[in-house]
Amino acid sequence: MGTNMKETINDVSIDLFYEKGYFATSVSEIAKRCGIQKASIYYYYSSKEHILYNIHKTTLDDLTDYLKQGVAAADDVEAQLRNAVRNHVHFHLTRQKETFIANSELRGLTEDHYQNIVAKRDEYERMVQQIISNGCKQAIFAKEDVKILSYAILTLCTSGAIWFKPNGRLSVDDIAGIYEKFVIRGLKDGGGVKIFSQTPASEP
Amino acid sequence: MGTNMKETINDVSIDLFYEKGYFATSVSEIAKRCGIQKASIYYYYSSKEHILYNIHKTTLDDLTDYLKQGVAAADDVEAQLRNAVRNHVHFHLTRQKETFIANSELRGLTEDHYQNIVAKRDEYERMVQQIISNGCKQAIFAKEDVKILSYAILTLCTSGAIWFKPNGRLSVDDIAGIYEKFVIRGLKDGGGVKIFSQTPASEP
DNA sequence: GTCTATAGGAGGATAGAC
DNA sequence: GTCTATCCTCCTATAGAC
Repeated sequence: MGTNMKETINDVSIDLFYEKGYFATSVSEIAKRCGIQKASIYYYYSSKEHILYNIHKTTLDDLTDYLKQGVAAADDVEAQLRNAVRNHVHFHLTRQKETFIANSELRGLTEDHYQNIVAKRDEYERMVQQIISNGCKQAIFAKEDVKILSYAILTLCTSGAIWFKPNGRLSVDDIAGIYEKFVIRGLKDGGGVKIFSQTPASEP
Repeated sequence: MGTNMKETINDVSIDLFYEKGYFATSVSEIAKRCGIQKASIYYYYSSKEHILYNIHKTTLDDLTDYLKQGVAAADDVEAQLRNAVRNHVHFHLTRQKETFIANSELRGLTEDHYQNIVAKRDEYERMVQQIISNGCKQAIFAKEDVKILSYAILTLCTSGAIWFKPNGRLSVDDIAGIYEKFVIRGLKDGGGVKIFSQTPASEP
């Protein structure tokens, strides 16, 4: 819980939006859990949507900073991607509720705020795509469609936010390690791995 | 559009839940797009939640049938997983709206319906995990945590439902092929691929 | 089957006192 | 800053006519 009421509203909203979803959460519920009346919420935020926007913005800005930090700490392309994957997973598992909201509650935003957030997200994706693209040029990674793979990799790493349990069988670092290996293997054209050993599945 | 009103309600609801989300969609809107009054909706469904449940159930049952069909058509473990991946991707891209809803609107279900759907989903996941697990036992795939990888693989293949555009640059088969390769490479311990060539990223 | 009418409640947001 | 009181809109669902 935050030390002042605005932080408390943020924390409570993150909990509720995560548990029930943005539309299913009412301002009264947020107020109740904060121990104030719903009218008092409007002293801090002019609308429920502004609370949501604030969560999106903070989460995405922090995630982007974390990616930049990881990339800057690496010398070559492979290390950059390893760090990008590790940091992406790490962020999504340690700030699970916020990232879950950021990934699932875009439709609650006003048009302006939506455009703003999507632009930030695109920028983040482009940075990751640039790393993969460099790896392909340097023949470190197999030549494939970079955009499609970047979506796949990011979604894969994001998915932990859905099922991860902080006190479960595996630690955040364990999972980050598993995904790092899987992604690097998937991108490299490992010597001797036959790519089509079988006729493709029938497609009705 | 369906040929009778019940099918029309289903189709319209899928469109609206996909566009705006379940909670943000009202029964009046569904009725309006169907060309009837909202009261008439209740002649076909006893509640809005029943419409949602029907979408979940149909989608998940069809997906499970499609997986079984793909697995049955394969001789060895690797082919089974290739077919599982292809079929999963194929289904999610061709029935994009329904799978998007099935993956994002679980919270709209009543407790009973929720349990019912989650049980079906778990059964589907177990079938995929069984294939991966068999592959590990037969040393076709590298030994790793099967559950974590299965989540990763399924989420990755599901992700297409979010961004895929039917008339875009790549066809459904193109994308299924890219993901099939990526997943099989990621699971195999390709000869000569160094797994830790670099110190891991710093983790604050 | 589809309609009109309405019950009955909950929602977001504001006004103005303290 | 926080409260009480209230506005107005929209919602899901039902009743009963045609």
